[in-house]
Amino acid sequence: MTDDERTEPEFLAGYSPGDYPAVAVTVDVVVLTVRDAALHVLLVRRGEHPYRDRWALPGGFLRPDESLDEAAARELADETGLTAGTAGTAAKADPPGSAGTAPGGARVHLEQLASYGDPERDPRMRVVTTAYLAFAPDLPEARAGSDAAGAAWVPVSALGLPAPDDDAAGARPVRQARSATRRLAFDHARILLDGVERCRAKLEYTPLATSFVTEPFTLAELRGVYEAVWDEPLHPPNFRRKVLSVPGFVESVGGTTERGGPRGGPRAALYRAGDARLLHPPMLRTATEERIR
Amino acid sequence: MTDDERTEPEFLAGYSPGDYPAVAVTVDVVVLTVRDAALHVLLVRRGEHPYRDRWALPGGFLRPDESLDEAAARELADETGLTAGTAGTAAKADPPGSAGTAPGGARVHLEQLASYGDPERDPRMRVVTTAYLAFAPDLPEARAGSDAAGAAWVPVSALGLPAPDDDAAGARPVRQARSATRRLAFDHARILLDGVERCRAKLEYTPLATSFVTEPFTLAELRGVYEAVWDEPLHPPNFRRKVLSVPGFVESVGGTTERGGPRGGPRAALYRAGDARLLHPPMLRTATEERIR
DNA sequence: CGAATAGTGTCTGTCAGACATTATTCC
DNA sequence: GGAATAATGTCTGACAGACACTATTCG
Repeated sequence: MTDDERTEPEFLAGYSPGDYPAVAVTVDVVVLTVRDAALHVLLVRRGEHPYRDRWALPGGFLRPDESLDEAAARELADETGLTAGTAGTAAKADPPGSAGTAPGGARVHLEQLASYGDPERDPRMRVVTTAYLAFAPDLPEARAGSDAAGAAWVPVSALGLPAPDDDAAGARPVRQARSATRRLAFDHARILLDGVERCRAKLEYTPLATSFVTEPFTLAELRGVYEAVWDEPLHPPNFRRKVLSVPGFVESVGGTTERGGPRGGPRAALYRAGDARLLHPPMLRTATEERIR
Repeated sequence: MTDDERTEPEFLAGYSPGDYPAVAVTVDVVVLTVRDAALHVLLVRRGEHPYRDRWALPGGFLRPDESLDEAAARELADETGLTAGTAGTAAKADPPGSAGTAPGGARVHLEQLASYGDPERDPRMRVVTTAYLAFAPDLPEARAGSDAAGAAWVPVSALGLPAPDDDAAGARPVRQARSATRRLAFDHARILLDGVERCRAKLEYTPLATSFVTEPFTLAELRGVYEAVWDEPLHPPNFRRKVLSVPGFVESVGGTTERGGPRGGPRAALYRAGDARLLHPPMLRTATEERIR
C-alpha cells in the first residue's frame, strides 16, 4: 500500500525486459521408479564447477524454440532413452493413450511439478528452473548408464531427506555415509522432496501407479508400487477388492503369469491400465495425524 | 537416442547461458473470490500494445532480487492491497497461521500454480511465466479499483471458458457478448482454466474453502463457497454433518449471527478455520463420468 | 401466520478394515 | 508334504445420501 502511485499497466508492458539482468531458464526432471520394493530416483553426477561431484537431478537449459514440456521430454529422453507422454501443465492426469512407449514397451508419465526461482539457488547467476516429474517402470540396470555417463538409480531413502511428513522438523540424524547420501546439488533436495510428496498424493486419486509397472501386470505388482511409494504394507485381499471396485482403474487381460510366485503360490491374473483418469472412490491412505495437521 | 554422444554434464554446466537468447520471466496471479454465489477472477485491462484493451491476469516481470513467491506476493499486493501468506512450491496447504492479514482482516492464500513457456505465447519475445493462484474472501467492490486502474472482478462463467470438465471438446457456443467475454490476452485463458480446476480439486481435500470467507463464518457461508466453486447444490444437513465430522476443518467460536437469514430462519452458529491442512476424509464430489475418464 | 432457514434425528446402502478359508504352485 | 501366495467369502463398524422433523426468525 506504500507505492499506490504505480498503476497496473506498467507491470504488464511498461517494464522493458532489457532493464533487468538476464534470467536463465532450466528444466530439471525428477524421474521416479520402483526397484526392489523401494522408491528410486534417477540422478546424475555433476562433473563441473558448482557442486562438482555432487548428485543432481538431470536437467539443462531451455532451448530457444522449445516449450517447457518439450525441454523436459528431451531431457528425459537423453537420460533414459524413454519417450514421454506429457500431461502438460493441466491438473489432470493424461489420458492413457498419450503415454509414450519406449523400445522395451515402457510407458512414461511426465508432468510439470513446480518452478523454483530463489535468487540464491545457483551461485553462478540467476536461474529459474521448472521441475518435471516422471514415473518410469523398472528399467534394466544398463539403461540408466548407457546414455548418461554418471547416471544412477538411487534409493530415495538413502538421500537423507526429511521424512515424508516432517519436513518442518529438519533435525534428523543422517546415518548413511554412502556417496549417494551426500546432499544433492543446488536446491534439488527440495525439488525431489516435492516430487516424492506429489507422487505419494497422486497414487491416491489417480491411476498413475500403473505407470510404474509394465503391462501386463499382476495386482501384486501394483500393490508393490503402493507399498514402496507409501512405505507402508497393504492388506492383499482388501487391496484387490478396492482396485477392482474402482471403475476404469485396471481391466483384466485374460491370461495369467507363466509361473507362480518365487516361493510358491498359484499363477496370478494379468491386468492392464484402464481408461480412468481419476480414481473414484480414491485409494485413501489411513489418516496420519502428522500429515493432516 | 540419435545423439548418444552427448553426455550428461553438458546439460548441467556445459551450456553457457549466453549462447541463448534472453528469456524473460514473469509472474501472473489468478486471484479467485466468491461474490454473489459465483466464482470471480480479478482481471486487469491491458493498456499497451500486444492484446491492448483485452483483459489479462495481473502480473509482471520478476525483479532481480526477489524469489518467484515474493514476486507473486508483490503483484497480489499491488492489485488488491492484500498481504499474502505464501504456501511456496510445496504440495501442502499452508498452515493457518501463515496466511496474511489485510486491514479488513482478510486472509489470503497464495500458492504456485504452474509455469507456461510456449515459445509463441508472447508475440514480443520469449517469455516464461510462473502462474500463482490466490484465494481471497469477498472484498468491498472499491478495493479492486483503488490500486489498479483497470481492474475488475469478472465472473468466471462470463469468460466463455470451456466447461469445467470438457476442455477437450472446445466447441461450445459462447452466448454472452459483454466486454468481459472477449478472450483473455496471451494464454491467460488456459492459465485461468488450470487455476479454476486446481481450486475445485483443492476444496475436496484441503480446508481452503475457509480462505474464501472472513472469520467468523457460518456453515451456510462455507457451503456457499463449495456450491459456487463446484457449481452444484449441496444438501445442507449432510454438508453440515460432513464438515463437523472432519477433524480440524472448522471449530466453533461460540456465538451466533446477530440476525437470522434475510428471509427468516434462526441465527446461525459461527465458526473459524481449524488447524487441519488436509481434510480426512475428503469432501468428495459425486463422481461424474466425464471427469473421471 | 407463512415462509425460509438452522439444526437434529433416522434409515439404508455402500464401503473399509480385519479375518477366515480355499486353491494353487514352488521347493 | 510344507510353505507361500492368489483369490474368495464374511463380518462389523463407519459413513454418504436421502428424507423427515423441530425450532427459530423475518416479513
